[in-house]
Amino acid sequence: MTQGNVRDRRNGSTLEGVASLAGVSRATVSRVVNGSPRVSPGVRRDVEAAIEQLGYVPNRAARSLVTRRSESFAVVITEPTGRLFSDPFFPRVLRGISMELTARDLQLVLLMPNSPADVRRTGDYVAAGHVDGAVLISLHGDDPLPSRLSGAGIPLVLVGRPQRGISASYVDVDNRQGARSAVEHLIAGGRRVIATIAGPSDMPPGIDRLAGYRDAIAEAGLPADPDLEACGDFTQTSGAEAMVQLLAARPDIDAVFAASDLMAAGALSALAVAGRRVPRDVAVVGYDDSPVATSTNPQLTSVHQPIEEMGREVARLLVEAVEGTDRVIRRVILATDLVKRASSAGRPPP
Amino acid sequence: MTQGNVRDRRNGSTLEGVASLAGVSRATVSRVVNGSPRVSPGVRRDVEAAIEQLGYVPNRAARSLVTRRSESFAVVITEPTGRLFSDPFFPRVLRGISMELTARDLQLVLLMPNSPADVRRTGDYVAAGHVDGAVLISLHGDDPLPSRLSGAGIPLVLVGRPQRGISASYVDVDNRQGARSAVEHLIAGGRRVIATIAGPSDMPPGIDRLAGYRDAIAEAGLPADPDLEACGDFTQTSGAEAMVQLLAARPDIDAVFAASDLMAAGALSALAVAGRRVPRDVAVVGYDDSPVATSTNPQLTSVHQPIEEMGREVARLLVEAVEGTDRVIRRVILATDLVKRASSAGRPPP
DNA sequence: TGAGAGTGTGAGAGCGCTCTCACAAAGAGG
DNA sequence: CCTCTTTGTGAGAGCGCTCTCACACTCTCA
Repeated sequence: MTQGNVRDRRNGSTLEGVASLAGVSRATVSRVVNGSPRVSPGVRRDVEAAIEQLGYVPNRAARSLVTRRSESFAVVITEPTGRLFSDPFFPRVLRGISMELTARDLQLVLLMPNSPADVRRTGDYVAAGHVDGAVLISLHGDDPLPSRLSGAGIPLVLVGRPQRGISASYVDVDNRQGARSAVEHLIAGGRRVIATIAGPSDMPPGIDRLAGYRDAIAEAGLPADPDLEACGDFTQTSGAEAMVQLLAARPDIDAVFAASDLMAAGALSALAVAGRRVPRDVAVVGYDDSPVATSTNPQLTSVHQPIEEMGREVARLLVEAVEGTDRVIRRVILATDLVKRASSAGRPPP
Repeated sequence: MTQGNVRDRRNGSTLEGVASLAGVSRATVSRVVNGSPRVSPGVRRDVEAAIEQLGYVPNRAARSLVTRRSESFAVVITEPTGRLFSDPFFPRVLRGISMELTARDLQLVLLMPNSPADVRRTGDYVAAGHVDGAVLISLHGDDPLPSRLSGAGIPLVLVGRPQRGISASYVDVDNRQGARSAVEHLIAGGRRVIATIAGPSDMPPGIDRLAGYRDAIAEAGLPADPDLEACGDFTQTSGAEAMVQLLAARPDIDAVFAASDLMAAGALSALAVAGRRVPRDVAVVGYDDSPVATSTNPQLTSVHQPIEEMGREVARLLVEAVEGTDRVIRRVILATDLVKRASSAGRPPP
């Protein structure tokens, strides 16, 4: 009968309790809790003592009910499998977001839909206003979420530049400049026949990194050649295949820039099979500076991205968007770093 | 003046609204929403129509306020940097948990404390009862969270067997049996001088995998030799160092079992430096079946763990713990799979 | 000295929901 | 025909909080 559920009234104290202990009204306690300046120092001290004594913690649900804010943000990761499991991008970005949100006492609600039906449910959930805003990570071209949610008036920030057609705030790393600096490094190392293994042409990182490669080639006055450009899908196998294809078309290749470390690792093994020595015959540069970059032989020179900082920036933007009244769209582009390792050591002068 | 915040009353409809549209009382609508059987079919139909028409979505905060449940669960990841970024363990386990929770319309609140102060805050947060239960991932020996939270009466499930002294439900993979099967595979391949690069001796996976190695050695009647056991910390560098040390002590080694793929990759490079061919001279087996396993040369044989399933199981256990009234502790151990690749190909018969 | 302008505090309504209790209507059993 | 149950429904309290408003003060400044 008397169930006596252990979890009931886990924290017995309420505003009321604190108020009566401190000999003030609920309103005053509320003011203290929420840091209102309109409380005299003496009363504030009494109330704080009472809060301390009772171990009072405000009830989120009750607060939320009246403020109409959930004090929580959704982070939606729509990624079938690929990148989610193959590089530490997600944990890093999550940690960045988490740091910024917890510092502000905001909840991070994680959503990882993994079927179209799930995506729909996720949309319903977020659009229903259960959260104050949402971060969308890694959306592909046909992702219905951004328009769905911005249509519902939910503050939104994307990680990574969205496909054209979608207008929303986002934070991205400078893929184009990152790729460009990688290729410039190869040129500075004396390489002249530089190929690229690009990412998918329907994904912004794929597009931008290819553009950066072309920038550097053009800038250096090197001849552009479609045979020096092959496409992969960011996976290792695709990198190996692309490398085989490139070598067939241009056996004189002396450097390769791959748009991901995984593809670079694939290129490395294809080069080994083809009997080319790295970096002596062919220099290789990857992208992401993932753990894979240091587990290959030789270790990969790679473009490092400030992923955690990206997460933090995203969170800041989102909080700003929720607090502000204007609906201005912001774009933040963060710079990359080239991390030099053995795979791209300069060619010894002839 | 008239701010007219866009987000106010995002979804104007309340129980009240649905009730008046359907011509019933709030209580009846509530019954329909919560699937009570005590509603006549006709009324139910009317109410459902009204809900549909208004796009009614229950207000979580209001419900939560009265039920004293938040319908949300914390997932706490306390991992400084190491494994968090180096293998896909966390995303996988998170996805498993996420699948199970969203299927039940429960929120996943992610917490990633990264300093002792953060850990304290996290403890306060969870202990305050803002969530109905918590999953703790990857806790080290001195983690204060488990006892703190179980002391506060918060339902708890751990990912991975905890240090002795902590009694809580947990889900783990069978580290011991996984390691054992790896070593048995090496023995079946004709290897006789089998070394191991173990993990830290203060972490359950390190301990259990070493125990599994010893089991297999003993079972096969091979001589146990402390010189065949070296320790690493799961990182690549530590694996390379351990390998150097092992080769110095026992140059006749013909196989190595490493307690992580990263350490196995390190061993691979140390073996290359030492001029040993893999798998011809020395066979290597790793653990985790991470992406690194397929990016080495040769590719690594490795022990695969059902990580996603682990996440699902954890979530199931937690939901059960919250719903049940008893405080019974459950332990679930999941089986592993050995994935055979080139690094451990059998020695050609002499 | 008295109107006006702060300043600190309390009373009380109300956020949207659940849940107990009361009650009407309908059927069951004597 | 009258009780007694069963079943469907509604009235209403109350969860813990915020926030508006009113009110009692205390200062200015003419």
